[in-house]
Amino acid sequence: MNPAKSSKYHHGDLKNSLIGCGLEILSKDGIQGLSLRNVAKRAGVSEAAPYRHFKDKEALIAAIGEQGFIRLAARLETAAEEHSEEAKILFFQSGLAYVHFARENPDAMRVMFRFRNADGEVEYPALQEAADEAFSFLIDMVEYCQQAGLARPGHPMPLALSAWSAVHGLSMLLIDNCISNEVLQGIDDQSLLLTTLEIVLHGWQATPDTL
Amino acid sequence: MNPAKSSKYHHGDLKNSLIGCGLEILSKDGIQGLSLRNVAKRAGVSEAAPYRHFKDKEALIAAIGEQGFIRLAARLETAAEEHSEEAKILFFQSGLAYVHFARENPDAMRVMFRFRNADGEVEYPALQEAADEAFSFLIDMVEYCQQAGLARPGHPMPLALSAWSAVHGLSMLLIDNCISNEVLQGIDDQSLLLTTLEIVLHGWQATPDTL
DNA sequence: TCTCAATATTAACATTGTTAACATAAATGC
DNA sequence: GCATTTATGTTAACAATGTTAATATTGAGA
Repeated sequence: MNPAKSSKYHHGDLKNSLIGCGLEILSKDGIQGLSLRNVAKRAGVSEAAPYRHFKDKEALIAAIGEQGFIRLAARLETAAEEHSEEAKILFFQSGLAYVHFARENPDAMRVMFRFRNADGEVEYPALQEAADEAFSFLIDMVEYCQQAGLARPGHPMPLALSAWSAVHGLSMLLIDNCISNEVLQGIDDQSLLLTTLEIVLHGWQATPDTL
Repeated sequence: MNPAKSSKYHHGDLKNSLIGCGLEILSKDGIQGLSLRNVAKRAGVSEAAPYRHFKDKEALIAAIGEQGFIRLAARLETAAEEHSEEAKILFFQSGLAYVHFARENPDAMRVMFRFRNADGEVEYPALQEAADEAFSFLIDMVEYCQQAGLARPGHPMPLALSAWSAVHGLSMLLIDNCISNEVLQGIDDQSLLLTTLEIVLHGWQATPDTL
């Protein structure tokens, strides 16, 4: 347990160290730099060491993704604490926090949303749980907006999913560079996000009579 | 040029054949099955043959993604032709077509939206162009909805992007299995999509006074 | 027909995920 | 305290894959 010991055969906390190194590599070199051997080297262990803690590369990636969701949830909750005074501001700030996280951690986002569960089977429960945790934040926010009269009453789930879809979709389109410069002519993406959020918020007030 | 010739050193149309085989592998075995050697084998050529037509694997993937966008655009336009009588129905049917395409071709979607342009630099112009082509369909639809009084007047771009974000986001969340079964309790995803579209459509009518 | 450019093949190499066999340290039971 | 077992790490090797170099084959044009 001496942190100053120079050379130790046993790493001590390799599992978490691998996840951390994975996140670092991800933000520095992107996904193509994220090889098991790379992660192991950065953690200072041999190439086969990770297999004592993760079944395969996918399992490590799932753990990295899980950590990503934990950070995203923390980010959202921080934003919420700083702007809890008014529902509308809370809504906009949460959306901003989500997109900002995505733009600052594009490769982490790509790893987080790579569940690949064979139909019905949950392959990585911890990852799923971390994602659900982040999503539950959204549910709370919707209910808060409902109480404030900003959203129609009723089951919050469809409203939450519509907002998640819009914010997630915009995030992915942005980090994948799908919105060409010509399209963005004269439109900064800050106002783009605000418009999208405004549209969702307004749509929340509609009663389900359409169609 | 004889299509019945049994053994030919030169394939004849290898480039397109590789793209087609890539799409087939993608829909059968997913991305993990999509190796250059696999594609080459399926096309009946040696492992190095693809390099006469594509700089590297990424270039082939970009071409596959381009084809995906072309198919998506065709799908959207077919849906539009069949439902051009009313703007509202056109809007909903287009959204349905997008999500259905995504659910039927999840791995193609993941390949399509993998631009990775180093900032500003457009690495695969043809892919970008095919994506823009699909997006231009959206613009047209927005303008049609504006003329029908379903959407606020003004620049159609922000409206189109908000709809794209919502539909794309929902598609990705669905194909990545991010919406856990507990969340979906008692909600089929058809109605989920309809609710999201309804919210966007209603939001389109709002004037930008919010915030 | 001859030449050349286009296209395809084979062979080889580096990287990477993965496993097997072995080594070392820590924990546990006596 | 000591022996054994378990956890954890190392080295060596293998197969799959992306990629390139050297070579072969074909078709088109002079």
